[in-house]
Amino acid sequence: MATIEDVAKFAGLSRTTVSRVINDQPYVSEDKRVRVEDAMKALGYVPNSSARRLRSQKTETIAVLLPRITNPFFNHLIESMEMKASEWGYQVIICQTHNLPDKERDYLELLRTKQVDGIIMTSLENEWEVVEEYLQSGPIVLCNENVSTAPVPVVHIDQEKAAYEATIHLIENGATEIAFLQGGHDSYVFRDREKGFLKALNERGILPIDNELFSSAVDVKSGRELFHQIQAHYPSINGVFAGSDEMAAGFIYEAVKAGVKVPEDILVIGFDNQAISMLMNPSITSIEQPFQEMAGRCVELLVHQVEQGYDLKHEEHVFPHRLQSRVSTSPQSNLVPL
Amino acid sequence: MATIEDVAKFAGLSRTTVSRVINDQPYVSEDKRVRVEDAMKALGYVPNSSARRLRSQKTETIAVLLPRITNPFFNHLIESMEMKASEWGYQVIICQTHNLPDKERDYLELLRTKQVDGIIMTSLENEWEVVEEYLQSGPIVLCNENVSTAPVPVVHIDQEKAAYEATIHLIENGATEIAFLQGGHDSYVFRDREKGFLKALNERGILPIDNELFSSAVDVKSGRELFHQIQAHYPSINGVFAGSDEMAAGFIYEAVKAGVKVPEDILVIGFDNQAISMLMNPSITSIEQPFQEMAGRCVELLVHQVEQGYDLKHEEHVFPHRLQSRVSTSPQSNLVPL
DNA sequence: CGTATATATGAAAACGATTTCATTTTAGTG
DNA sequence: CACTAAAATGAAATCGTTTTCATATATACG
Repeated sequence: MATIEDVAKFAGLSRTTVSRVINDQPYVSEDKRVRVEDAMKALGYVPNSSARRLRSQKTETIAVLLPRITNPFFNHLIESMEMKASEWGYQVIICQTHNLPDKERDYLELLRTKQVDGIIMTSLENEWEVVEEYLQSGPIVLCNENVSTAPVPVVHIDQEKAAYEATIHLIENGATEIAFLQGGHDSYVFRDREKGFLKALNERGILPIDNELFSSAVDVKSGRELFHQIQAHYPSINGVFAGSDEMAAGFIYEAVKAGVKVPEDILVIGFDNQAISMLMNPSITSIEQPFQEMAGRCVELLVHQVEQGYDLKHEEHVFPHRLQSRVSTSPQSNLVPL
Repeated sequence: MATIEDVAKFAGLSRTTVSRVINDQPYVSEDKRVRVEDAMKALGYVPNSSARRLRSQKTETIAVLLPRITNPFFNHLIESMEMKASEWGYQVIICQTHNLPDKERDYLELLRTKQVDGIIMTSLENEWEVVEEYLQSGPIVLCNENVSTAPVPVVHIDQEKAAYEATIHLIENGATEIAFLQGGHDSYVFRDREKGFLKALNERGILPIDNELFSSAVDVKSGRELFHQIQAHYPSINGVFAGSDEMAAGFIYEAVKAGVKVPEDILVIGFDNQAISMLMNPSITSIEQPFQEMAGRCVELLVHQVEQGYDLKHEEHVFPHRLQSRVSTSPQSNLVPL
């Protein structure tokens, strides 16, 4: 593999001059520039990025932490993040924590060992205090999880308000007993949504149901399981607020199979407005988040901090959500009769 | 940030000894080892990975090229790849080509610039000859796309056989006129599946339909569009072989909306056996690929080549597929009546 | 006890770039 | 034409490790 030294020799010039050409720096005459370019071409030279990284103390790489990439919410986020990062000349390394605090810490170490310039966390498995240590090594941006005490930029929708609106929507369409199906019992997303959920119930004089049962709910499978648990333990429930469309889909799948009618017998609302919520039959009412914009903002914020430096201050970037009404919450609707 | 030099000074020893401790090498006495470890702890030392990379000429990083991470087929693959890579101490950087040859080349450059030790390609946008050049810089493993002339390991199912079986399945359940809905007109996957598709038609004496119409089909949206195109131009079609479950789902969604009955009026089969194929109503018959095993094998093969060296030879790793029968191809079935 | 062998240790080279600094050449000005 | 400023060039230091090689000490053996 040709090195910069080889190119210099071939062109009869110094490493310095070659480096200047590579980096488009001034103070190199036209004829030399051409000679260097010819030499590079002739030798098939390409700069070694490890050497560059070492000297310049930059990696042009960021890490994105998430639970699992197969979860549509996260893969939509990371899709846009990768695109935006690529625009800025950054690579993205994908870090699946599978909700394990240890794995999360392992990945945070990438920052200390200088394998990445910065980190975007779309979930949080450790106490914030643990994560905060790593800010000494590089910038971190929080996406989705709003830790109000974290001295970093935080990008999210107003989860409390969204959950409040979702719950009110269920109530106004006739739900009188509502289950709150949301994973990540100790996550900030959970707490914020729960707050909004309870606020709505309280406002409309509905008593909340003990939801210990539902605390690990996250995917299609748990949605299916929860349908049966609810049938068994809370047969009078007629409204379900699911924390994701997959969960809602799993729930509805079992309901249909069991002959329980959605929305006639139970109203269901999902979250994220993924493709599945439109495709399901009945289609699923859902809260839409502006993934693309949020992801883009995260990358912009992080890159800015990497390149311009950062100081430790909390900074909220709140994006608008939107409730997309569909069949699963429209008991009177005669749309798409099957 | 503390360097190895700082640790050495602090411990009153040489860089060499510290390095030996870090890398668990022999020939360092117990007392020195302890002194070094204490020093590292005291200074919060962590080795700089850029320096390591430069010296050892290894990055412990691989790149995975794919069209889009939001496509379930690819995010299932990459999920398992990341896990397996992580087990081996490798990072994964995600490279979305969005089907653009230029983007693919940009990402292949990662190999030349030594930003990654190797590459897994799950799709192919350039001619193989273009890609082959990069083998000089590091190993490449092909996943899914079977380029029979490529001197690299290739991991895939028998696409031709799978397509053949899918088509036969449609025919045996009553289809007499069948559309082949598959994206990536010039991909190897396309060609292999088309071969199997045509073989089945031919065997059963069915004339193929000119499929120019359907060549860019890949996601839910195109599935929806194709339903209407087929209704308009080939109203007599009563069987659809879709290249992915999303496409099948989009197709069925529009069919249901239009009052066309699946499977009674049209049989539909999908590919990949994703969650959606079970959740849809009617549920979708599909071909299952062993993602996890295939992904794991890809990473193993690549890591092996990275660490043990590689020679240029074609090597096929064919995995078994399985047809999962569901409602969308069972006209007589009274399962889950709605 | 002398000699061969294994264990411990460190100085210095190497990895391949970028950057600083000193020096030379060219251009500009009165 | 002399003198200063700007442009062009390269030698050498630097980034932070790992590795080679030389050397010193401890252990084993006949």
